Amino acid sequence: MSEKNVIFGVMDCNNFFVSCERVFNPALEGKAVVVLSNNDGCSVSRSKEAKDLGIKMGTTAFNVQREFIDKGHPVEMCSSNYVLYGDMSRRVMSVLQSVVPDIEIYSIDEAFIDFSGMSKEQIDEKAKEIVCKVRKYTGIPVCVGVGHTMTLAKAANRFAKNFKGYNGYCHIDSDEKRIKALKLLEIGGVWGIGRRLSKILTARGIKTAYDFTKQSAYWVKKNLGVNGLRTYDELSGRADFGIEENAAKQSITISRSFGEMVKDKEQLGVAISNFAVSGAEKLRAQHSAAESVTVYITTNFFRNDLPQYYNTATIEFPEATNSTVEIVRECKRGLDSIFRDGFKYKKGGVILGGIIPENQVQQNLFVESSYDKMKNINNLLDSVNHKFGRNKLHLAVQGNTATFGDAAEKWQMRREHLSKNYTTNLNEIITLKV
DNA sequence: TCTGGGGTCCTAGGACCC
DNA sequence: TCTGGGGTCCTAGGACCC
Repeated sequence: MSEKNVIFGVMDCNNFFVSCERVFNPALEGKAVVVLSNNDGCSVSRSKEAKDLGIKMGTTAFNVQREFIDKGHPVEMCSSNYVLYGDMSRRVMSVLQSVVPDIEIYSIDEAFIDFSGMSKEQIDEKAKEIVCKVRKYTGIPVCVGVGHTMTLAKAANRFAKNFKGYNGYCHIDSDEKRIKALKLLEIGGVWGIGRRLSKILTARGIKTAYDFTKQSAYWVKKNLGVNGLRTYDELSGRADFGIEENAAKQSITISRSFGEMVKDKEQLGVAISNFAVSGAEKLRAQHSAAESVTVYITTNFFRNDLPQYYNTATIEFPEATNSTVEIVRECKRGLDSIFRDGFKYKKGGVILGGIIPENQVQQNLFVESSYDKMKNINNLLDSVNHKFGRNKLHLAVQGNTATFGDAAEKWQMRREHLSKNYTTNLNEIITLKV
């Protein structure tokens, strides 16, 4: 493996959600901007100006208002618009793939690239082309990092982001550069070392990635487990992670905090049913089926003044399914078994597990198969909703979701600063001022 | 005032078996 | 009667990622 010249790249969008908002609202350029989480809870993406002001990841909208805006620092807050970001992500990835075909999409704003076998000059050229073309065709600024392992490529990417001189591209291509980079990289900034581990390591005097690589493998394995050892190897230049085929997901979760607390079982049922519908759609979109579904509901554990309750129910399907009707029905049954009166519920969710390819579903001989009938209903739901918009055709148990966004239901999200679906909804297409 | 959502993987510990 | 030791399976919880 090592005789082949294996080289990894990682492309990462800068402040992705903020950058998406700016593409369609250029007035946000140069300003402190934050994108808020669901329910306008806390900041999840910040512009450079917002970071410079000292707004942290996870700062609540309330604190942004009180600590910054009210004190005379203007900050623009946007509700998150995942439909828009998802669509922009697809565009970014397709431009990337037109430059380098061999990629693995890792998250909404990030992809690994296989540069193996290319010369240094070829990689330089491709990487610069990625940065330039993605910006030109989508409006999104990105950085590319390159190295001999995925963890080193991530480190290079970090340098490309943090130092302007790189112009969005950094390549750790020699052992001298690797050591120099690792000495500058604080331990908490290493991919794979989170808050918890970095606290433990710092307490032992291990402050940089370089310090970490100077420990013995035995010590690392003993104290950080196998994952820590992998990171250790990767930083030392021994590749342990590889670019994988985009594997189908092993579980699918759909959960939301509610806009307002919900006491009522009917309302909870509407919310859970909607989660179940989304989950079934996701299953069908990736041509898979689930063997089981877990429903959970919880009160708000931040509220010490209220009685707390949390419970889950897992139901195994007689045979793996991706049918909206079946999944909704079983979720309702699950909810019936765990619902308790007298609590104010803050959040609920549906988790589909035991996911297998659709074409591997074992027909259970003891159950009268309704497979074909269900398939027809699902095809109808998918085709109508794809053509006319989400939830245009829905089940009665989903409630009044045709007016999704009107916040008619208490469980729906609060999104007071929502941008429009510029790219995906003809009715909200961008308006040009002339 | 309110503290997101969606994933993966590993480990420790209990239950059970011989 | 005693109280070892190994194995498997399952689950809850913890850690990480974006």
